Amino acid sequence: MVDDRRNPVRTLELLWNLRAHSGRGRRAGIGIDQVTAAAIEVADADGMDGLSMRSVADRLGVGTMSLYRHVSSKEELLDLMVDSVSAEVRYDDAGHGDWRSRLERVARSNRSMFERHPWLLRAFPRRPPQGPGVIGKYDAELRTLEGIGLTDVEMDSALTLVLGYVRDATANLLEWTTMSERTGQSDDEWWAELAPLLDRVLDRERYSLAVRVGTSAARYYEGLHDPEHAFEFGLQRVLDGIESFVTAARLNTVSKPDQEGT
Amino acid sequence: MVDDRRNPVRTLELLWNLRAHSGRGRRAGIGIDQVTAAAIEVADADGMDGLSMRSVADRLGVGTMSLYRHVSSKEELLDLMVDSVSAEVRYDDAGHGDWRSRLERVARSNRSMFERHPWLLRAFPRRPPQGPGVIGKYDAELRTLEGIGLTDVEMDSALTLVLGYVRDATANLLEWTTMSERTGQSDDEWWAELAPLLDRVLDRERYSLAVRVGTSAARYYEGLHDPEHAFEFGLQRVLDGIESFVTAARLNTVSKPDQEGT
DNA sequence: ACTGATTTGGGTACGCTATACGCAAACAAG
DNA sequence: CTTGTTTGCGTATAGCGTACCCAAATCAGT
Repeated sequence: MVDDRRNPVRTLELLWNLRAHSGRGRRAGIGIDQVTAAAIEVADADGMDGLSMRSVADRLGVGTMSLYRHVSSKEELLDLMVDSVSAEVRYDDAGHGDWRSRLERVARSNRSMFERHPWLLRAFPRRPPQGPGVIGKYDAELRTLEGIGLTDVEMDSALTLVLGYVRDATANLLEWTTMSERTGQSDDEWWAELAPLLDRVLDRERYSLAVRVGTSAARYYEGLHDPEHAFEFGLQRVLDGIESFVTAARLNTVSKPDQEGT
Repeated sequence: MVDDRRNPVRTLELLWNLRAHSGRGRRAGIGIDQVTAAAIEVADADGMDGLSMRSVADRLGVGTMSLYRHVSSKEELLDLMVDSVSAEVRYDDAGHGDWRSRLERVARSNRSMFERHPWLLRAFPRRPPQGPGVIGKYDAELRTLEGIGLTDVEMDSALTLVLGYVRDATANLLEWTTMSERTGQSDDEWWAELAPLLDRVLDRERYSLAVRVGTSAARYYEGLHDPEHAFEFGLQRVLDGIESFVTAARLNTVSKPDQEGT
């Protein structure tokens, strides 16, 4: 094996199962899939902070450095993890309904992916790993937007917009609900602790709007206990924005029969 | 000084300059503002990865542990940094133009903040620090949406939506343009290296849409050299979505004179 | 069956991180 | 001048990713 650590091509070969055992030499006791799976289990259970090469190796019952026989770096392992969970999403009912409800399903599916694997929110893939999982997910999600009058680039932009929104909104959501158990104190307790001090120091004239809206929003979320509603609000706004663009695009291309073949 | 490390109230007192020197004892050689400023300088120069307690201390010419006399943890330092850069934004022309162009200005202002301080994208404020900078920014940005017929909660949601979009889109943008210099190879070179392998392994039937749109988008971005356009597209979609909601909200409240006082 | 090449497992070690602890220096008040 | 208080900071610890190296295991060729 040539020295190809930190090589994106190497990662790509890993992603597509192109690294066949030469036949010679000691047989590997564990496979790369087990390494990836173990890493995902650890990250699911203990979060991104709990994910270390040591913790993954421990879970597999092997030595830490053994992992580096299968993976050239932690960064590469993260790529494999991302591609692996990306392969989880399925859109079996791809063709049903109008494009908007399909796209909405894509959004919810992504949200549930983030909820199942919160560490994904902190896994900054500098460039997304171009593996079967990621590409397959991209392909499936693009079908949602196919044939509704958008150009290829517009389809990509619209999808990016929705996925970006879901990522951000889910991060807010999880942070909101998870923070409680992580720090041991609920959101209410946190505010209750800070409120008197803020009250003393905050210039209510200067920050009038922030105070009014902030308390309004806090009361709302807490009262109705429905952060769900914030997610829905944003999602519907994003979809509305895309919808108005789709409508406009259709009007502008009445002469041309179709922008892109199905 | 009582043992109040990891205490959110302590952080709040720091943010609002409520920690006066008692008068007694040795005078501090450096102040907390210098620590925060130095940390921001380091992060601006070397990114989030280059930011360590050592590097900050080195820049100040003090011992590493001296920092802990002013800051109880790195996490707290990050809070101070976030609040500090949040105080940078100014909306002197708050009242000018219609709400949409004002909100657009808010978006661009936030983008430039992220561009000036890319590490902000990786500074995960679990709960945003409630300092003068953050609250002042929140207040100023809310004024953009004041008096256009939205409830308080809706104003908060709309602003969150826009800021979330800008955050995500700017992250994509910076990743795209910065990645080149970080890894030493441009985006083109990266693709050129992966393309032959992907070509060999990719089932062009199964992933037809991903391949077509992916290359389309790549060619577009590279060709027009305009990731700018992607940012604009998403931003206009988000604003469209909010606009249609605002219009609908106005129609629903024709009977009531005004939702909230200016 | 034996030899040599090849590959994996994993121990040890290095440089990095945040930070707990404790002591000495510097200063104010009595 | 003493006493109390605060700061600066050296030392130490536990954890991290991973470079390096050698032994164990397994193959192909004889």
